[in-house]
Amino acid sequence: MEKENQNAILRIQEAITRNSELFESLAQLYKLFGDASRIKILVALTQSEMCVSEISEFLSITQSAVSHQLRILKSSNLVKTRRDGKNIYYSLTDDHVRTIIDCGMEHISE
Amino acid sequence: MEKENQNAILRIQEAITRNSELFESLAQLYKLFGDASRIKILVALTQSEMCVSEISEFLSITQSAVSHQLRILKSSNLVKTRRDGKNIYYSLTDDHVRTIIDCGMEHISE
DNA sequence: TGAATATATGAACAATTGCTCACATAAGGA
DNA sequence: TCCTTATGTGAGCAATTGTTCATATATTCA
Repeated sequence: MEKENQNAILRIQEAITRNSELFESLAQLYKLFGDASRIKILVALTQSEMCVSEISEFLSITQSAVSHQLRILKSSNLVKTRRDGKNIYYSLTDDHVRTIIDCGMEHISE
Repeated sequence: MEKENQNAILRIQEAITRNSELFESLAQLYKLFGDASRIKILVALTQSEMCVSEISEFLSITQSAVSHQLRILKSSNLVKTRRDGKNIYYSLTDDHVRTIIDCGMEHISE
């Protein structure tokens, strides 16, 4: 009985060690959602595409800071861009972002 | 038409500004999942309760580091504890953690 | 072409983070 | 009671992060 529990623990430990890299990327993904500015950007983009200046209007950070954050989100493939004249419009690459945010919201609202 | 889009953007900006604190806590929640050690701990606990020494066995960090991380997870109410003799067993407080992790995994596996 | 507007980028910096080390606390068994 | 084992805690430190500032690039328009 006690022995079986030990074996179960061993299997779990082994599985996690074996898939270490997978969990590293999972952490890397969640890190993207772990900043207030970035999550507000992502939430905004679940509603509509937006250009940089529109985003920096409601975040209390500079346009430069917004650009930096957008670069991070883009290089992680969470957002994509479309140029229209002088403006560059950002939007979500797929619906996963929306799902992940909803999932967290569920937890927040106990 | 263009005017309508502008109004939509305004409404989104306003909604995000108004709920700023909510998104701060959402970011705070995701920050907990944004570290490889912590997420491995959480994944392990989705499978079985575990004591500190069992956890530090498969993470390549000291027992002290594990304790520090567990304290963070506990003070955020993601995990709870149960003492059995010298050991303290950690487990998930509810199923939200599991759901959130699954949600991220879905994204990882494209 | 030159000015104006929108966005990107690099350097620098303060704040935060995750770890280790040393030590404290708590429980069990001789 | 003393020793051993399991866990918690605080200080200190290197690495990472998010921001600002200054400046570069790109596009439009006169």
